[in-house]
Amino acid sequence: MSKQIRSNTVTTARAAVADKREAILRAAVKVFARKGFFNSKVADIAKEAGIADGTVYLYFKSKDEILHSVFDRAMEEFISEGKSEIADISEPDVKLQRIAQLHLERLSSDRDLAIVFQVELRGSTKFMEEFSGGGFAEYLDIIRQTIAEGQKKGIFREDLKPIVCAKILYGALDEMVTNWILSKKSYQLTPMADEVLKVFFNGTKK
Amino acid sequence: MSKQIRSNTVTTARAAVADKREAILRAAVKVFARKGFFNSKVADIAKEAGIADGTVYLYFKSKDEILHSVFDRAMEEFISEGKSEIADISEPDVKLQRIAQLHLERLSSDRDLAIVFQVELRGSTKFMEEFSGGGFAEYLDIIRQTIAEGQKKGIFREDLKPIVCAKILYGALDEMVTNWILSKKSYQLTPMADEVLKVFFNGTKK
Amino acid sequence: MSKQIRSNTVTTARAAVADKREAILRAAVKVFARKGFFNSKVADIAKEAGIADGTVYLYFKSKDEILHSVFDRAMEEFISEGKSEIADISEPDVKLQRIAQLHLERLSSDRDLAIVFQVELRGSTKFMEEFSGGGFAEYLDIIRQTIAEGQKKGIFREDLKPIVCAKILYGALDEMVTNWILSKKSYQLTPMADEVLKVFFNGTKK
Amino acid sequence: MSKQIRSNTVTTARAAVADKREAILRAAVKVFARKGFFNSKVADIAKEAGIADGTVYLYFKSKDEILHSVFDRAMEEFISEGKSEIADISEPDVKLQRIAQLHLERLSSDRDLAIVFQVELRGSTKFMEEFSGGGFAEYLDIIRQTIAEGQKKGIFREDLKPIVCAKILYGALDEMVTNWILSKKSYQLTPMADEVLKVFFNGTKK
DNA sequence: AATGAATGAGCATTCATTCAT
DNA sequence: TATGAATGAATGCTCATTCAT
Repeated sequence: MSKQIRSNTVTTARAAVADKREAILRAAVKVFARKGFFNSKVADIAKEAGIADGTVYLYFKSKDEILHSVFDRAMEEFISEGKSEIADISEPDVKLQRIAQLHLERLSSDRDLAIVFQVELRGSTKFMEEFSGGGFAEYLDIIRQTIAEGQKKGIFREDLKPIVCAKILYGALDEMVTNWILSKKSYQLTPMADEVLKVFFNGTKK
Repeated sequence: MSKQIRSNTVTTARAAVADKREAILRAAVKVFARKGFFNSKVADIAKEAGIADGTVYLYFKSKDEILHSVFDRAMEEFISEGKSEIADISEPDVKLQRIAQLHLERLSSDRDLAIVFQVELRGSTKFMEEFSGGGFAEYLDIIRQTIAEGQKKGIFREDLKPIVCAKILYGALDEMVTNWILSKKSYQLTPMADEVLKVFFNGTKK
Repeated sequence: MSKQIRSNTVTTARAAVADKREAILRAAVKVFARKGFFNSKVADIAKEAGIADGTVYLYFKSKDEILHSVFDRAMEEFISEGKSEIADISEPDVKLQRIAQLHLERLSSDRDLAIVFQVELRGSTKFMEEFSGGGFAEYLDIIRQTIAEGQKKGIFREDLKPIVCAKILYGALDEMVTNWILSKKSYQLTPMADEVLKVFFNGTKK
Repeated sequence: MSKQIRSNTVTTARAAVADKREAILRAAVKVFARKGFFNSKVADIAKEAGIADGTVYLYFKSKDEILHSVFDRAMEEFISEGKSEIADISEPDVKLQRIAQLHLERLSSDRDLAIVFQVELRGSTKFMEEFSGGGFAEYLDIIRQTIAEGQKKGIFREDLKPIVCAKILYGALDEMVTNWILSKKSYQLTPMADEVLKVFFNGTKK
């Protein structure tokens, strides 16, 4: 077997592995959203993914690891997309606007993922701590940095602590998502970003 | 037995029952905070309360009912205290300030309860929905009404939707609490109320 | 206190004790009949008897003992009534007829007791063995003796073993009772005695 | 994989499943016979069958279902064997004789099963009702039909109700089995069939 | 004697995980 | 890799029995 062929084979195999991982994660999001993490059985996820129970353990160490991976994968995508989207924007306030919009767009485009993020991921202090120390801290920091940047540029009031402002913005957006998920009425989530920013900017800009 | 004596006896008995219920609830908050609802055993709660496992079921129908009762009791107190505190305040903005301060004061004064509220109570869509339809909706509505009142009095901008502002304020405060709980550093939570309000009022007042 | 008075008091007290025992046994029969022995709670019996749970244990050692007492009391009555009824009858076949009639009369006059006898008392080998060694053996023996007596008198065929005939008669009657209890149709049980005897006598008489 | 091989594999798999079900049922009969249904733990059955506790639930929904299955399987065999045995017999009285013999033969050949049938299956009205509506009714009906057939052929007296005669015969046989089980003496059960029939035929034939 | 709150042993059932095929 | 049967630890809840009042 030539190196080339082997390489292709390996590549294909890797892709196949990645695909099945993805399939399991997608299935897990669906199941967790519907039943909650603790009430979801590994067997449910396997069935949803169309594989055998045992196969799940070829890709994940444990049920817990699946939840972690759901979070990691989504957060990674979330952050990298966010970063690339704001990379070309020079104005800090426009950056924040983009971040806020993306936040709501993304979660409203995948309701199951939103449910897992807003509800299931918060069901244990243990996870919350890991969550908080992981991607979430990075996400909050991007907001903080952008606000600090805006202060330097003279856009935002200097008497406000960037980290507090970041938490306020994040908290407000987070609450919009949670309310949207739990609401019995169906409405567009994304426009809420500008509603939040209207207040936030008014409260933080010079 | 005279009426007086019987009456006292009954009163005492009722107090004893209430006491044991309280003891179980307190124990449950402690245990839930430490291990999370799903990882807490009824036996843990019983041991913490210093009673036998079976005794728990003389006061509560199920483990689930304990969580519900924790929430109900706390929320009731929370709301009634809040209402009585703002009853004598005439200025809507001062009312909001008092609400915000109370929110953080109360939760920071009982860290375990705060953990249960911020983390455990959110671990299931089912509970979140009940939670959302229960005391929480009432709480959010008090904030909303106060803002609407402020708009009528010409204190707050009229182009903002009271419900959105209420969610922003609540979301921001909620995030402060969550961060405080998960933070490894020890700091005072209550002062964050004014930090949040500094931005919130600036962003919403005329 | 004079001896006479004390004696009366004691007698009254004894009667009261007996009354409460009776009340508990009656309650137990009702409850066992409705739910089955294993599914009946001591608390159910106490409630039915209108007393506190703990009081049951002042009269009976255990739930098991209640079942035993139900059987003992009923069997005792059953047998002593039977004996007295046949005492004045001289013809063995008429005696058997009276026994068979009494058997069905008595059980059909107290459906709950019949259910306990036909169903609940048979739910454990342990009990069955005790049952079998107790009053039941005596009952079967009365039938056997009567048949043997009939053989001596030349009424019954001598090639049949009395004990086998006794079991046949008892088994047939027992089956009538069981069918009657389980039947959804309502019919008179007592007349079945003669139907059974019609065959039995024809099969056993000379 | 060829169809043949697949077919064999499937067949083998099915056989394996059936085998384990059988093993559990056999174990259950043993355990129920020894301890009684309510005093038997699922763990006892599992241990007796040489499998893990959880495995029981791969084959049966509940402990209750095991008891039902014991009955269903035995009754089915019982009836089908009975039917096939009497199919070639033309004389109704010989048919009844064969039925009676089979009844006792079968139960005396598996003492544990006999105990479960005579004792455990009767321990609850609920079960008795299902039992009575199920295979048992069918069994009794076969006897009834055979007697009716015998009346038409002029073998049996026409003034007797077939259903009553059927109950008498069944009740008598049933009593023989119960006595045999509870007896401390060891004796042959099967010969009792003819003893019963001697009386029964004498009492019912013209 | 009577009460009924408290006890705690006991058990059916579930389900994450393993492993022989 | 994939399977899915088997495992067995884990736990919410029940209820017979006790005992302080």
